Amino acid sequence: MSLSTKYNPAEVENKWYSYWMKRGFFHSEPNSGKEPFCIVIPPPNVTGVLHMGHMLNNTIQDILVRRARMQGREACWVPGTDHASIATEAKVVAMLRERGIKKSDLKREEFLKYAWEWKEKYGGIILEQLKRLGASCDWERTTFTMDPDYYDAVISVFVDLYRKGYIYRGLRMINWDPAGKTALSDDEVIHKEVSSKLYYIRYQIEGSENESVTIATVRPETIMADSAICVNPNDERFKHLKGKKAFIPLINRAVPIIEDEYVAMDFGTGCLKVTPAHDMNDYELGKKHNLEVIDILNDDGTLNEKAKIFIGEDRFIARKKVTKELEAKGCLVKVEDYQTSVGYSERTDAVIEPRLSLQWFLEMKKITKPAFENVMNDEIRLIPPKFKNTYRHWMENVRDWCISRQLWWGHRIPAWYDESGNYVVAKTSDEAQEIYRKKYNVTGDVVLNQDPDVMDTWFSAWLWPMAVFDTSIFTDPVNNKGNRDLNYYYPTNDLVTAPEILFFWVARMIIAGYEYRGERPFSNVYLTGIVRDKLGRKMSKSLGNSPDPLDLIAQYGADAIRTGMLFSAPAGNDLLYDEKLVEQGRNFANKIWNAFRLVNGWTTVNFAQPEENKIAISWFRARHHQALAEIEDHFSKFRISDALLSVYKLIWDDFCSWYLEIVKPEFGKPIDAQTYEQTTGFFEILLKALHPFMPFITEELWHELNGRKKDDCIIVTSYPVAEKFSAAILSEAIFAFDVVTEIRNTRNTKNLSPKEALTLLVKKTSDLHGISFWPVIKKLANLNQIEFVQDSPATNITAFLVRSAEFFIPLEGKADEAKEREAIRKEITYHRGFLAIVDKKLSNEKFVNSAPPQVVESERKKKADAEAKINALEENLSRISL
RNA sequence: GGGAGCUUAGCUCAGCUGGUUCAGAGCAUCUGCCUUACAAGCAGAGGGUCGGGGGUUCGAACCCCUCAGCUCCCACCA
Repeated sequence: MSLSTKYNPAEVENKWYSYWMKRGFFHSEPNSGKEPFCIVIPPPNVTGVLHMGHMLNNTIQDILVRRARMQGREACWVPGTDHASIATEAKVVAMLRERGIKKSDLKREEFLKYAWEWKEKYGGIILEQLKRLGASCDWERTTFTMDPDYYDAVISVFVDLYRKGYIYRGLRMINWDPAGKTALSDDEVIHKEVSSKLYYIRYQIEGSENESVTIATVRPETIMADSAICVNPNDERFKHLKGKKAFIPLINRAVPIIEDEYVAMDFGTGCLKVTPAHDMNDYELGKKHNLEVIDILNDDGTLNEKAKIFIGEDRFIARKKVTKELEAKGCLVKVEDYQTSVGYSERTDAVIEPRLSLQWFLEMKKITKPAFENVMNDEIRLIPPKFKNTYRHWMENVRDWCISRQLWWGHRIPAWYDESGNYVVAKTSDEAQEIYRKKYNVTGDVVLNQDPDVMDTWFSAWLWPMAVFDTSIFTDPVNNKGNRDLNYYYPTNDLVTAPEILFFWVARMIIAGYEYRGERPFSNVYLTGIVRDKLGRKMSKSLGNSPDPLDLIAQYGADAIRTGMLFSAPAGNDLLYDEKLVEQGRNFANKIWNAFRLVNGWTTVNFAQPEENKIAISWFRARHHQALAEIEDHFSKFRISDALLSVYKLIWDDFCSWYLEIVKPEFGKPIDAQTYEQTTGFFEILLKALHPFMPFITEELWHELNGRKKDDCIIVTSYPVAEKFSAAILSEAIFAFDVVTEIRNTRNTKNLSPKEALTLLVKKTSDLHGISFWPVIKKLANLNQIEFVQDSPATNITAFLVRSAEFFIPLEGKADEAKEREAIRKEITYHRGFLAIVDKKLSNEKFVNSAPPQVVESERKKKADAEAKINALEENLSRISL
């Protein structure tokens, strides 16, 4: 049989993924005999397509899940999607617009019909894409945040929190997204520094021909909404204006000049225009001074009739026109460049408009306490831990959460209004009727209309770790204390997500977990970094720097992408994606493939096991246990990149470059059966250790290696466990490999062919007692003989030291003695320098007295070693010089 | 404006309580090899005042101070 020298992932991946599915390996059921291990996926937007961030995130989850599964735990990875109200609604609106349909022409029911159609057609594409990555999710548990029972759960939670007095309805300044035409929570607003202008505008004082005040503003288009001018009461410059009024330019409306210490005297002109309807601070100021609130903006950001001028114009067009007009009228004093921070909608990127609006809020302070404490005391671990600080800061300053959105796609707010705006909160319209009649003491049916708005997406997502298992604990908490699944899998174990949604989602899940289950939703939160390009820029469509993950999988194979992503992805650090990393992953897969080809091609015969093979086997036994211990340690600290690197080096360096080279028989010759068996045994262990990272190639080779039956799969075998190992043999191996490297180096520098066998002379010293690796050295360095000598030959040799042992290689006239001398002198100089430093340390009384004995001892040993080396080198030098 | 973090080889990063893991890894680079598993490879090599300055200490990449630069989070003084 001849196998390609290249590993071909495409067919292997499809074959095994569908086989795993067919066998139901991903599916999990509560099993009292096993310890559960559960991860809930951060549900991607139902509108989403797979991007590099998902790749990283889900690769990590899959690694954790596969490893746990192999470790004999009942591993369950729950997938699903989020309805993503604003994002999805925007997409549906855009789709309708393309078809020539305006949302405003549709009834709610009609719109939702389109939205569901859209969801059925495009929703969940991303989950199919995850399968290509190898994600071992329990697809039978796929959940959508608007599944009927999930929907009811969300409604029930709203009603419950309302009845507990945590949810209220209020007129507040909120963040208005004029593109999405909805309110947003504070967390959905992204502040960006932008270059702006500061406009200085002159307001004429009432009853005076030549007196005026000048205010500074970045938003001249809002002057028509001014209710006052405000100055600091301590500001001498404006004392005379007290009680007077000023005319707003262009519309000539008089507004009072008021005083408040809020105004900074040293900023701008010291005069502030107060616009309560369009600025958060001004609103507070307006409340304090009883000012009129004049809202001149429509919900789409255009000016309304209250503006008096430029009605119907967009706010930014109006800004230009107002400025021009002010200039024409001579009211514009000057314009300065100005850096300011502007809020943008996270979803639509529209500039946020502060707006006074009736919305629903959740009073956060009432329910955050356990969520705060249990992160602070590490009951829930954040990885990396630096996020604890961020978390604490957020929790300490948490503000009420605006949970209503002026959208249709989502969970509709269960509030019911009568004609005069009185309302009740209830799960159903019938229940609302009943409550209403009782509350307002009326009989017979009343006309009640349900609130048209829906809830913030995160108000459903925060129930995720519970709701994916059981929604009855929300809908009927009295009779349901959780089903079998919830009781078994909850609390889940690890959550893998991006730091961007630490507050949006993670913190709120913790809050909901304690509120509704009295328990943490997960033990560990692993926060990944952001995937950037190799220049450090965020991946974005507009930059075109984001590769299509599916193309990459097609080109390199899923295993290669998975490892490529992880090669440089420590927790909490951004990942600078470079296709070279994926190439490295592919090369690694190929390396393993070729190691398999080698072993697979061997024929076995029963004959005595060569000495070097025995040594290699006992060494590799120790070495792989050492590596497994390292890997376990890395996993325990969530250092997954490091765990991968450990497996990588174990396979590539230790197994392929050393072990296989030692046991490899000459071409065409058979291998002894014992070594063959041991080798395939090691190979299997390596495949197992690698499986969580590279599931496909490992499954393929697992079957190829020993002609295994198809039903015996690596995905469900046991993960190798680290055992005690001999440190002595590891140290001996390092010594032996150093000797081999020195000999190879000698060949390199002396231009000796690797095919030409050499003789190695070893000076007998006590250091060499117990070294058994000679046969290994002989084979790897291609030696015909190893001879132990009392002294080295005088000429025609080259010498090297490993630790303090001396080695010589006869060169048969090929030695360049001048060069040899030079090299030895150089080495002597180095060791003398080193010795001088050590001597200085040891002659320092303070050091000898105050340093711990073992440190002093080690310095003494360094000194002795250095002296021995110098002696040996000098001896060599004198011989050659003879 | 408040907070957190970072600066170690060309790049990306490890480096735990100050001392045998102390200057490391991977990638990249250079040299030599198409050696019957693998050129997507093999063998070997070079490369760093640990951001600058100061201090504590017998001893500092690690602790303290200071300066400089970068990043992130939170926060609407127009």
